[in-house]
Amino acid sequence: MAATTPRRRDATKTRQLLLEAALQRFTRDGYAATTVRDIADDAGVNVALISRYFKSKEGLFEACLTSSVDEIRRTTGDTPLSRTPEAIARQIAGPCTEGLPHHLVLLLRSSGDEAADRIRLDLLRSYGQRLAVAAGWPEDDETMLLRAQIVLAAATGIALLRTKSGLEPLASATAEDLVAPLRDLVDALMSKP
Amino acid sequence: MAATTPRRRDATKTRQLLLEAALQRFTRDGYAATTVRDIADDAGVNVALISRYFKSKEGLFEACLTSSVDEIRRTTGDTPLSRTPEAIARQIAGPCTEGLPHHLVLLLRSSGDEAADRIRLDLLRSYGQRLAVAAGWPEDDETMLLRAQIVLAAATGIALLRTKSGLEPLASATAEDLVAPLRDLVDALMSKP
DNA sequence: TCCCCTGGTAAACAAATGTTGACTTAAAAA
DNA sequence: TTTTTAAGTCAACATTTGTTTACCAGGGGA
Repeated sequence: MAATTPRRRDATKTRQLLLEAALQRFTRDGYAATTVRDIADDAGVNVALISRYFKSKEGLFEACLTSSVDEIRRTTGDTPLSRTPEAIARQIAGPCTEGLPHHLVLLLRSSGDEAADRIRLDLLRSYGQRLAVAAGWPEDDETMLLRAQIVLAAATGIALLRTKSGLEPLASATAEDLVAPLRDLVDALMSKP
Repeated sequence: MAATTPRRRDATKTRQLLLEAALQRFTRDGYAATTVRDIADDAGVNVALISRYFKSKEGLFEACLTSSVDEIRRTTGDTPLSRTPEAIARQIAGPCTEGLPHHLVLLLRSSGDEAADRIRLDLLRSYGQRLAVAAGWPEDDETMLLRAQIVLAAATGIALLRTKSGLEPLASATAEDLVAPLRDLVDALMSKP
């Protein structure tokens, strides 16, 4: 049989289960409102394993954050400006079939930990720069950087408002519904020359 | 002497102190991360008075929310679309001299309480409708309602990103810096015909 | 078969948190 | 002055929460 023998005792697997459960909880409820027992129960795993595999609750949160950041980096790698609205819309509305929550929202969750804050800030900064560059501006143009960051803020704001409050029609808008307004938004902010 | 005798023991005053301290904490750190002892210390008041004046921590949060909603309703009462960008910019950047945090951010804080959720949702919905109407659209136009809510989401997203992460240049942008991009944003989303 | 290493469990811990009730004291009313 | 009412304080409470420690058990290698 292949190397993927279905072992009942699999540290890697349980680690993954914990990570996914934590990602869901932290994104939906925030850091402080989430308890380690909640996460462990969701994962169907003993609480003590969190401390073992991730050192602490904060360690688990940090792992979630880097995982989410990696995911964002992977799915949004060098998108041209023309495709940015769709990319954002898909990011916000989710891959439709996926039950996982929006990675953007996790970026707004805070544990008070400094390491986590730096991870978050690094992604936001580089994301903003990438957006400005994709729009054809020099990356040290402060005005355009501000505009790019506003696009970013708008995206996260939409994602947050969607999940937190059942504000209709925004809450249940599909990616198709969102792409047209987002195109207008991105165009107006970024391609102004 | 007038009715405003400066009493040392003033229930109304202490209530107010608690409300302001709570507003600050809840907005900055969120509901779960804020303890009643933090609030009481900030206000220079005994902890037990929170339960006395507001019934519970959740009661205090609800009071904060309605207070903030009232403030938003007062300062943004029937603004024409042409002035909306400035109004938003000022709301986001704060009245400059004021130490109070952004009321918009509190709208994204959640205590899990249902009553609070309804208050929040009501404001967001009416705010969105008002925006659509101010732009000259019928208030039952779903497409424009969605666009108005995206404007709202963008505003809250900016406010949140400003306070949570020190993302520059967004974090320390002034109201003047923000008004031009916001004008482009609002124009692109709302006045499309 | 026996041993041992590692994944998993359970109970307990100290610290923190929201809330309550009895007590004290300032200041207005008599 | 005395009385009374309300504002404020103090200490304790029952839970909850993150973390640790000691213990159990399955399964691969000898």
